[in-house]
Amino acid sequence: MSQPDRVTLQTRDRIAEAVRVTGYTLNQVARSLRQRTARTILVALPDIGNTFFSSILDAIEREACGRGYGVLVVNRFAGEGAGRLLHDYFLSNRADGLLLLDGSVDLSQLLALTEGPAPVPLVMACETIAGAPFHTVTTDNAYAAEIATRHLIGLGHTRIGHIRGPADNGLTLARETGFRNALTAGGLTVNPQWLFAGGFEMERGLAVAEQFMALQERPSAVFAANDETAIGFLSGLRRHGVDCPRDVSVVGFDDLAVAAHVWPPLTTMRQPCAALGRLAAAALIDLIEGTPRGRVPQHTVLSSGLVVRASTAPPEPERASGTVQTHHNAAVAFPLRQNPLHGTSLDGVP
Amino acid sequence: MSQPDRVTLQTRDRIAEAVRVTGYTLNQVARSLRQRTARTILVALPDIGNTFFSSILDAIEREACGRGYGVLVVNRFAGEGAGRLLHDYFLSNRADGLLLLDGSVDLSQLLALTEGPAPVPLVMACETIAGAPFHTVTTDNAYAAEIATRHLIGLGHTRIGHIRGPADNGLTLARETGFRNALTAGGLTVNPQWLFAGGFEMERGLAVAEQFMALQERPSAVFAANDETAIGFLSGLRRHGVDCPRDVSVVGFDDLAVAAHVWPPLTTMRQPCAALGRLAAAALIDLIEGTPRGRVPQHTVLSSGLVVRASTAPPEPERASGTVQTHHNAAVAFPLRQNPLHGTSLDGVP
DNA sequence: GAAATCTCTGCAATCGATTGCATGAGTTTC
DNA sequence: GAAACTCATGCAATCGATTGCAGAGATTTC
Repeated sequence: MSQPDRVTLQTRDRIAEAVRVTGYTLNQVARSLRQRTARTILVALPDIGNTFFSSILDAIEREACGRGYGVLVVNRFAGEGAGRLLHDYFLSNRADGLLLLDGSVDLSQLLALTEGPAPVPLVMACETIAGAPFHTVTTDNAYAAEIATRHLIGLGHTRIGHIRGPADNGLTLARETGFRNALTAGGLTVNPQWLFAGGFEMERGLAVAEQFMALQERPSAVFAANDETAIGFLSGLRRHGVDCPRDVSVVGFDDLAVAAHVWPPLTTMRQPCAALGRLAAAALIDLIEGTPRGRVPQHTVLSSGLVVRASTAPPEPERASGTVQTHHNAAVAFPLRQNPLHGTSLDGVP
Repeated sequence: MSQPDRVTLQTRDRIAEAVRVTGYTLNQVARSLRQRTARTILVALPDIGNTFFSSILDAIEREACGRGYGVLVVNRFAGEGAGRLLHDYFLSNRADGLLLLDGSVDLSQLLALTEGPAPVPLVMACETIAGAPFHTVTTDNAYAAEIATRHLIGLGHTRIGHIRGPADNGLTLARETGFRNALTAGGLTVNPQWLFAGGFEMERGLAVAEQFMALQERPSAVFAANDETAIGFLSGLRRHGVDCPRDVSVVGFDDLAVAAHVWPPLTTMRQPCAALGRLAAAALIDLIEGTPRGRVPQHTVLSSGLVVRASTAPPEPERASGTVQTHHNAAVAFPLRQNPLHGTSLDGVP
């Protein structure tokens, strides 16, 4: 049944006939028990509800399905329950490998998994744990954040703020670093008052808008660590009659599908979600199936690209009055820009 | 191990000790083989990438996880591959039941599954197949669409259009029926030119906006079959300088998280996604675990509620000029309204 | 024609937890 | 003290596909 080529054509026909007559179906569970493989991967996410992750999951599922693997999903992975879940799935042979999209997991638990007598194939995607010896598939977060910020500087902004991601998130640091690098390179300084405590939800963006309004001196441009906060922020500003991009420019991060359809259409760093999910799943399955080089952690970095829309514009001249510059309809979508610092380009992805 | 209460406390301790020393872990696959259960459900979705479905999946995963079940996900389920997938999972004992969120699946394949000698527990959620003998958990689509349309009529609109869902989707018919019912009840007629061929994606909404602009006579209000098309439609209208709600009012359907943050904030029918996912998963697991009444299909219908925001307003007086009525900032969110036609209310959900 | 090689088939052991039954120890009742 | 009983434990069979090995049959080589 599993190796049809080692059997006579005649016998094969006889078996096919028997299968048809008796309605035989292979029991995967029995096969799993004997072969000690489940042909299933476990995908652990921080938040399925977030479009960013669900679109990655989409790509993961497609790749896995295409290679004959099922996809088990665990949401809201991090936390004290993580250890038990890992135990439930791996030490019980229910999945062959772990695709981890959540960087806020206790490292020692993961190491126990990968370094034990029966090492579990593990690939981290999106978020990573600094210095951990795992295979990773990520985007160039720090560099991308720098590009996004440079875009604002290039437009002439000098008073630039940043809405951070969640405090415990690895991406937060990377994106903030890129932000700081761009300011430094542009001869600007970081105003601590303009670093807003963040999160990755729209509600956070709304809350930040309130803080923003309360400021004595406000930045003329803001780089938000993701699109959701950017959208919430824009929504919050509008309630106070602040106009984007006239009064403040906003750059997001992710390029969610909706980013092009909010008002104003959001300038943002596009992340190659589909490629990320696909490559991460492929890497994990390669690892499971024992491709060589499994022992040395591979790091794949994908390029993000700036998509310029209408939420960014040159700053309003300080004392200008009378004619109002309007950039509202300047919704021009640039093609993805190549990232010269990294070898892997989005287009080059197989 | 599986029935600790039937064993002396002393022996139990001895076993716990042995487990600790040897590092024993239970092999779920072996257990599955013997017990003929996988403690896993298969969730089949039409599109994970759509926020609406991913938020339902979120709730499903939570409920399933809480009851000790794993969640296998299959995306883009419908199509000729569906049969093979069903075979792979169920006739191979990899999952104990199917939670189907996709109504466009060949009915005969499903019946073969549920009516065979080893009937597969099946619950349909969101979308259903008319007349099929399955358990269902849905929202009151037709009624909700009627309420949404009545809202427009109540504001004084008489020229009302509708952006349909996808042609092959069961929800499309239900929502269009509700739309027609409301018009009929209001003494209005349906203008075929104002029934726009739909889809459930933002791109479709954009395309519809183009058709809308090309019309000789335009409706003053539009009911979109879901929020994504509504958002795309709004975005498309804006490109042509058409103002919502001054020139046209728009009602959506779903109340995606982003609906409150687009411009203008979208009036929409809120669907109880979390309750839907939770109840659907609970129903399936009850079925799997053999609760009585399994044989008679149960139909749970949840109420949607109108959320009034700023995308709807009374129509502009035909010949008015001079003062322009502005409703832009009338973003008032009403509490969910009870649906008097159905027994199950959102609040009443356990 | 015998030996060697190759191919295919049949058989029994295996994966690891569950499960029903039988056994033995311990407890209660008359 | 014996019988009846409960309760915990040990044992062997089971779930169903895989897998390695042994052996039968067919083919080739000397």
